[in-house]
Order: sequence, then C-alpha cells, then structure tokens
Amino acid sequence: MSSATIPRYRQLKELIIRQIFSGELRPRDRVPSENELVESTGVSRMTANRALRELNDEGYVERVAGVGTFVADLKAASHVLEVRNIADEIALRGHEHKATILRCAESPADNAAAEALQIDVGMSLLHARLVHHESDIPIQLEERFVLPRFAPQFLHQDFTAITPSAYLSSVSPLQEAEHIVRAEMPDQETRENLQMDSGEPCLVVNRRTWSHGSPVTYARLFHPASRFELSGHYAPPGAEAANRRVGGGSNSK
Amino acid sequence: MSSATIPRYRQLKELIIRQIFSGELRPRDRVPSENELVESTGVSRMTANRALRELNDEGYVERVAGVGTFVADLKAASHVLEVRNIADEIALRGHEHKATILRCAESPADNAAAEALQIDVGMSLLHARLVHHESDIPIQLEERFVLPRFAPQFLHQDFTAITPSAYLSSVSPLQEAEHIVRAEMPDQETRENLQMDSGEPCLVVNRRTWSHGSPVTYARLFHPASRFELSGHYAPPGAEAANRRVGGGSNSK
DNA sequence: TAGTGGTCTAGACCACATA
DNA sequence: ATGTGGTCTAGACCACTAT
Repeated sequence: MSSATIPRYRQLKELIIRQIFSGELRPRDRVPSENELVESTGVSRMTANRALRELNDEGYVERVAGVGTFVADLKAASHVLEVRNIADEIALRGHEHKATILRCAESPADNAAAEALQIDVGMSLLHARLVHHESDIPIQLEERFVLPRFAPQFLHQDFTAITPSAYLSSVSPLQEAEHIVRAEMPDQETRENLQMDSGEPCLVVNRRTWSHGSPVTYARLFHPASRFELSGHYAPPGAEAANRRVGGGSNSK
Repeated sequence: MSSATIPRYRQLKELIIRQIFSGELRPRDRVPSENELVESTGVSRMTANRALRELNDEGYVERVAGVGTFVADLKAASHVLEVRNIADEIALRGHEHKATILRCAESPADNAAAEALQIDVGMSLLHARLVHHESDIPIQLEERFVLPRFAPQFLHQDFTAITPSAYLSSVSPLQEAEHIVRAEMPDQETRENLQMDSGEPCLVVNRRTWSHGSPVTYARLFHPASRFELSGHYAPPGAEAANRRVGGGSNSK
C-alpha cells in the first residue's frame, strides 16, 4: 500500500500549504512566483503552474495575472469552510447588527463541551453567551466555548464590536469545520432571551472548528424558528456556460 | 465586456458538459480519450488532459488509468449536489428502510408549490406523500411535487421499492439544487403520521432541484426533532497531507 | 502489444501590471 | 522593459489494463 512516488506538483502544493498552516506564510503574503519555483525547485514551469493553479482553485491562494500569487485572507478561507459570520449576514441584508453580552467568563467544561472539544469534563474553558440582534430583533443566542490555549485573550474582546466567530478567525486560521443542525424546544431562559412565543421551536446549529488538526471552539447557536432559516444552493461548475447553448426553448434563469 | 477568446480546454469542457446535459452522453458512457480528442479537435494532448482532468475533479466524469474516461453515474452526480437519498442513508447505518404511501395522485399546485416551481397556482402537478421508516420507526414525511413533463410516469412507480428522489434521479439528471432548512411545529396530521409527542418540533427541509435550467421537483421533508439531525463536515483538500508534517505535538485525528 | 490516463519538460506567445 | 499569470504545444516516460 505504498504510493510509490508523490508527483512533484503535489509536493509543491503540500509544501506551500504547510507554510500557510504553520504561519510561515501569512494571509496576503506573496507566494513564490512560477518562475521562482522553477529556479528554486528545479521543476518546469508547467508543473509550478499546476501546483499554484490548484491551490488557487482550492481557495488557499489568490492569483492576479501580471501581479503575483498571494495567500488568501481569512474572508476567503471562511468561504472555503462555508462558515458565515452572523454580523456579515445581517449587514448583507442591509440591517443593523447589535450584540448583547450575557456572560463572558472562564468556566469548567460540561459534558457536551468536553466531548465536542475532546477534553476532560471540568477542564477550564473560555465561555461567552450573547444575543445577536438584527435591527433590534433578537435572532441568535450564541453559546461559545473556546480552548484557552488557542485564544488566550478571547475574554478580553469587545463582542459588541467584533463577533466571537470573527475574532477567532483573526487569531487562528480555521482549517476544518463541522455543523450539526437540529430542531429543539428552547428552555425558559433561552426563550426569554430570544423573545420567543411559548411553543415556538428553535433551529439549533452546533458548530465545531479545528485548527492545526485539533478542536479550537464549540458553539451552540439558537435561532427562533419564525425568524431564521438556513439555505444552500448548489450548481456544478461550468453548468451555466454549457446551459447557455443547450435546451433550445427552455426559460433561462 | 467580451471575453476575447475562450481557452480551448474550456471549449472542450463545455462541449462535453453540453453532451452530458443533452443526453447525448449518458451516465457510464465512454467519453473520447485524450488521444481521440487530440485527433478530432487538433488540440495538444496536455490541453485535452486538462479538460478531462477538470471534468473529473468537478464530478462530471470518472477516469480510470489504463481504461478510459466515463460519464459519472447518478450516484456520483448526487454527491456533487450534496443530495442524499433517505433510503441510502438508512442502509448506510445498517438499518432497514420501509416506506408507507399516503397519497399518490395528480393535484393542482397550491401557493407554495406554484412559487417553488415557478408555475401558476392551480396547474396540475404530480403529488406523492409518504412516510419513510428506519427499522419501523417513522423518520421522514415526504411531501413531493413533480412537474409532469419531466417525469410523466412518476405516479406509476412503486415508492416502497424506489424512493421518489431515486426515481427522479434516474429519469432526469439533477443539475442544480436548493435547500432551505427550518424548524416548525407539525400540524396534527403530520404529528400523527410521524408518531411524534405533542410539543415536539420538526426539522423541515425544503428542497428544489433543477434540470436543464428549469425547476423539476419540490419536496418538503418533515423529520421528528428527536430522531433526526443534519450534519456537515468540511476540510479543505490537501489539508490532511500537510497536517501530517506540521504541528509537532498535536493529537492526530 | 496497444491503448489509457498520470506526469513532466522546455520551450513558446499572449495580455496585463508595475515601474 | 520586466515580471506575472494564462495558455498551448510536441514531444516524452511511466504504470496500468485489456486483448
């Protein structure tokens, strides 16, 4: 089960990905150009091109013809991870985002958090609980747990100005994410914090994110069913272009 | 805003995608080999290679070294669309899938279905309502609407043997999909069909799929909150390989 | 043995940015 | 004028599969 030899374009890709993950190459940093890779690694330009082009397709870097290749910044990285910042979402709808902090303190891990973050129950976690408002209407209650060693300054941030998610993205590159979506009835306190009618369910998103292969943060996001939905749309790449020329009489989009 | 000239590898890709969408090339059909494309289109082999390789990466075709290139079959296509068949999911968990048909008839479009499928209210739709069981426990109520012209034989299928989703995949290549996920309280009838406790919410998935640029089917999928969750995991490609060599002391996965 | 995909090379021309 | 990415070519070697 050995993989014989690893192709050179793959070796190049992994070399650069490693430098990005390790922090040796930071977002917006310049990545060696094709010609530089040709000189430094002895590979042909087509091979260097393939490595950088695939890194571009995968969202690791951004290439600008005539300028150069640069490590993708965190906005782009979060696009790769399909993670959205609630504040950005609200701003995108043209509304105002406000956050109310309910709690911001160190606390021992309960069962759920310990399991999610692969630590022992009772270990110390950074914990924030806040409510996000869209035009003064509560839309999300965020219960966030963070491993101290990845963001020691977490509790000292002003979460009315920067969301926990945005702050964490800025200090630790997200490299892996998991979502679990459930419908749940809220407890009394959650219901009141979100100003929900009794009998109204919550759409709950549990999200874990990893950096460098180990869990960094675990969040439980509660949304009033009447004010929140998740949506996703998928079209395979290239389909539009091909559709333009096929299917003579169908209504285009 | 003209794009000057379209690169040849793109032209090749679009040519083949068009043949797939139009049915000229059916799943499992052989796609011209690199050498054949070189001969028929006058392009160099590297260019043909790039076209076919990218089609492979995008899930349109599957390539087997030493054998050839083939149009990806519908299993693979549904992977591209992140669509899962409930029967497959249940089988994957090692459980038995059963379906109970509640309704299977033609019916006029109501407001929601008409809007979703971009037709006028009252137009005739094929309509099926069924309950999916996992080891005899109801887990999903499916309310499915289909545009007649895309699957005229829809109502004559045995949905205890093949799910509506699987049947539709087999007659019409899914090329675009949209999901909207909500939490809702079920009405009396849904609650009874799913054998839910009173006060228990539903996780509801509304799914639309397109073929050849126009909507084909609209489904509302109701799940008991206590027996169903949606999950998603994302890791950027290549990350594992790079992680293997970085971050000296972290616990691998 | 012939065909397939997988990779790689050493050139080349182009449009575009920067200086 | 130089460097960048974007594309393309006409070869080449390899491992694999089929016959």
